[in-house]
Amino acid sequence: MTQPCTEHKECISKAMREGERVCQDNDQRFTAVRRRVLEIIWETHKPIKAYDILEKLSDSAGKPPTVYRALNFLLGNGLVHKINTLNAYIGCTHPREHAQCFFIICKVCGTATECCNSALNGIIQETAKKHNFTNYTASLEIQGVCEACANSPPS
Amino acid sequence: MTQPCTEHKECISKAMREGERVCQDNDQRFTAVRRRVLEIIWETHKPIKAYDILEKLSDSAGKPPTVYRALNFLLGNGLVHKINTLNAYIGCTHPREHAQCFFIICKVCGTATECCNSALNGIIQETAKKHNFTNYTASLEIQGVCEACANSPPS
DNA sequence: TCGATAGTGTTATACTATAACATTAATAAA
DNA sequence: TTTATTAATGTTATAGTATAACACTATCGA
Repeated sequence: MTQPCTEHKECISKAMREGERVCQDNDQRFTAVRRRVLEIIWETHKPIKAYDILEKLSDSAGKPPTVYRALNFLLGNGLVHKINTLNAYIGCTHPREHAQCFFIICKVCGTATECCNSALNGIIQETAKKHNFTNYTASLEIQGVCEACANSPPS
Repeated sequence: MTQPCTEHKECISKAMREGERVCQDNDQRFTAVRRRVLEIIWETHKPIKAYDILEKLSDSAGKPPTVYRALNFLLGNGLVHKINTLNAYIGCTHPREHAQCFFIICKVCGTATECCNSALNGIIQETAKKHNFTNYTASLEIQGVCEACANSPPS
């Protein structure tokens, strides 16, 4: 369930097409920096840190604000999510479907996978309602050991 | 449900008693610094930032490591939780009951309330299982507007 | 073509957290 | 009771995360 996709190039190109599409829909500009940052984020399925993005970017240009601006743009348009427990960023596999995503993260290999599901959404909604909260967003991050890492011999 | 307790001193003294108890159980020392930091955290039901604790502490002593050490001690013993979306810390209302707590946080007044419930636990467990994850911990933070803030006239 | 707006470059700095080592306090053993 | 050992704290320095502020450039609409 959580192993890397077999044809990762597909992921990247799909993500870029989604980016294109979302920006069009939202009447936003998918500029070179934003595009490049999204590509870098999609190079793996592990959350990546802002300063690591910065490094990969700096063949050409790049200071922290450049990266953070791009990140905030991508976050704002749902193309990327922030993993708060790690201060890191990861691409969203289905922007345009919903605003919030939940993640399950292997603390051994670092891979993060979306684990959104309607049961979770339902309970969270119920919880918010019970507390009379409105206008909410939720951040759920589950950290554990994935099957592959659990099975791999201790090095 | 989320309004501040009427007799807040009760909260504080209860929390301190719990601290005492937990440290005893765990064979840990509830030192002056740790005690003071826990008190400061319990002054409100809003998450507090490490450097704000530091300020309140510094009538006497205090550099960042002092605070972070105390925080890590308290976190490790379940007396305090970290709110990752805010980089802030809050007291646990029921240490010894379970390791992980979920929070619902008003983004207007800043108050955070635990919203752990077994339905949530169940779904999260199920989600972890479905992804074949073991040995997991979960962080859930719901941010919204509490009833009081929703009803209070815009200033 | 011009003006307005959005995006980027650049410098500086704020905020969050820990490493490393010296010192002191508490506990246990001789 | 002294001493050895361990745990906790003090202290300095620095790493890691993020934004403010302002100058400059590119884009788009009038």
